[in-house]
Amino acid sequence: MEVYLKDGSAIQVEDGATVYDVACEISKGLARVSILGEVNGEIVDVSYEVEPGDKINLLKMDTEESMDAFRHTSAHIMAQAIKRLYPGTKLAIGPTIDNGFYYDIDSEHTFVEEDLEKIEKEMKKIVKEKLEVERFELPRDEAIEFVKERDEDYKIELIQDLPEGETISFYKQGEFVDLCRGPHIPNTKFVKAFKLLSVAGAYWRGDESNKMLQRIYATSFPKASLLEKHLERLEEAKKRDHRKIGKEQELFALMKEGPGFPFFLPKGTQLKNTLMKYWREVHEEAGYVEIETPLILNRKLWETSGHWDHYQENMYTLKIDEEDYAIKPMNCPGGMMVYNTKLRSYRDFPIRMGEIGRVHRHELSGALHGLMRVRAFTQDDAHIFMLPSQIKDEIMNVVNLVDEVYKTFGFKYHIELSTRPEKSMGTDEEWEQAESSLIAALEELEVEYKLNPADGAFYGPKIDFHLEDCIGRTWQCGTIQLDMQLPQRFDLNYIGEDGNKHKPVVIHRVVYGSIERFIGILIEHFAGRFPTWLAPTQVKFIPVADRHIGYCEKLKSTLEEKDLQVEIDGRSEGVGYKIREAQLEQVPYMIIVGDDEVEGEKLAIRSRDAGELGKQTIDEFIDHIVKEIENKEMAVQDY
RNA sequence: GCCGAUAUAGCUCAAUUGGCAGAGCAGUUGAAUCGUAAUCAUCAGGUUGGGGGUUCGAGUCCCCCUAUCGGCUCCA
Repeated sequence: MEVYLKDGSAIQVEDGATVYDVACEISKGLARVSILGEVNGEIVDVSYEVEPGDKINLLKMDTEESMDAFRHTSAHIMAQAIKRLYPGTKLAIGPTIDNGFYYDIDSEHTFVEEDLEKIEKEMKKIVKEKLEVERFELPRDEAIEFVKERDEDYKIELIQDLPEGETISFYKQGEFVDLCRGPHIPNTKFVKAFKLLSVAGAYWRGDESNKMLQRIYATSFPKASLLEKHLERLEEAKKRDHRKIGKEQELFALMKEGPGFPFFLPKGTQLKNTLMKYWREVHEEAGYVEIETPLILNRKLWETSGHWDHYQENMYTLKIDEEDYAIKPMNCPGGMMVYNTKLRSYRDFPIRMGEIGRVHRHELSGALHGLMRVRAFTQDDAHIFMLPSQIKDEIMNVVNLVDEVYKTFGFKYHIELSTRPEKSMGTDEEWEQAESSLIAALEELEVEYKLNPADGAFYGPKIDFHLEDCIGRTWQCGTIQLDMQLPQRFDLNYIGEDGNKHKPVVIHRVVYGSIERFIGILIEHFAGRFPTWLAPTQVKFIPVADRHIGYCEKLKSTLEEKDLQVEIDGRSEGVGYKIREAQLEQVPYMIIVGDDEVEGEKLAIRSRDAGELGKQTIDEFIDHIVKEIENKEMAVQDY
């Protein structure tokens, strides 16, 4: 029969030939490295039997699809090793994830770190055995019978959930068989480098009412050098951990007296203030006004907003004069109250009302994580009140504002759109209208976005901004939420052109999201090496001997007049020692002051990033650093 | 909240089978007053996260609590 290759050329193969046979027709070498096939656009095993007229492409290890199949086979090898070592173990699911894979298992044995090495050893054996990975299919009844015989309770459930007509496929390697859609790579021998990383608990099917299984995380690569590189990246991420750097640089502290309630130390507070100052500048420029609303408000308000019914388990409540109050978990209701303090006209719109507001939410103790997940955080909130005809423009304004801010920090990002969740308020019609106006704005802006069905807030659909830091991890920060509930609940009105009352449209949005989380992300993004405009200490004076301290103090005041953050290291230590400490602290500029400087006109400047910069006058230095700060320059290189 | 692990000086970490709680850094005091990534000496620093138990004796073994770490769930 005749089949076609990706370049369109035809090739003759025997009836019943597989993808592998096709590869052999071309060359033995190609057959050896082809681990998957693509037949008429569908990814298949190399053992897949081709049919006349099929269009065939051969995939080597270098494609995304190959890596996925490779990791999937790796997961099977791990499961096989576990079954060999701990025979009673039941398998749940074993998918691939970014940079690796995991397998959820149910076992009498509680797995600990030391077991991972044992499993790795067994996996090495399986790889050495060069087991062929074979696919077979069974009719539904037989498939269920098949897994029942093997006591794989979770697999029974999985098969039962597959749609009636679906073919049920299994993959077999040596004595090991697993229910699996595939595709897989043809032999265990390809899995050259792998590492089991951690054990964790995970609910069966992610539902907390189900049994908790044990999950083993791992990663694998076709080459040892790639695994090495990946492990180095993990190390690098560990080095950047904001909790570690936050402690070293004295930015913030977490104490057991306030789990999830971070303390900001002087330097962290300085950083936070710089971020807020920048925020206020951009928002003033963009036509926002700023308000401040109370932390504690009466239950009646939360009933009006819907939080009392929908969010109570996350709110801290208290009694004041026998009445129920709650600490705000969100700023919106306060903002609505401010809107309602007077009668509004359509001529006032859009009203862009910002609030840097501290909110408190009771998060599960196990969810807390440094500054990334806390129980008290500061949202850089704003509500925009407007006419329906202004929605598109306003959303575009916000998207552009977010873009400007993120670019200032050197972040890449992507956008996601989330639609109506199951637990929500409002009518189908309102949701339809809200969702379509967000989509319209995004399309008008011609930005790409990913759709997250049913992941919106209970009061409206949202656009989320996901930051990508310099080592490729993503964090959700900014959001824009269209809110068609609050105007009704709070009975917001404006007088329209026609002299009648109407309901305004409200956008609820944040740029940083949580300033605390944003700081955590910044710390890891810059690895503590903040650009000068963000650095809590921007200049450090290093007197050579005690007699130079007085001159340093004079210079310090000069710099402070320019709003620079300056310190003097006046300890009786060597210059080398003080420079070392300032470098480790990541202070952008050091000024060494000895007899030469006191007597001469010029100063000896050292840059954290570029080393010694040579001599310059104080005015030259001020000029340079002030410009650098004003321009919010990212990295200090030359000068 | 759930599964698992961990908790020793301000920080990073030692302490054999249960047998005198220790080091480096930071800090104090003193000497030295030094020119671009660690000067020398000195002193001090602890109810071993908290509570209970076993034991002649507990940092070490057992139980409870708290916090933290890796995840799940949730989320900015």
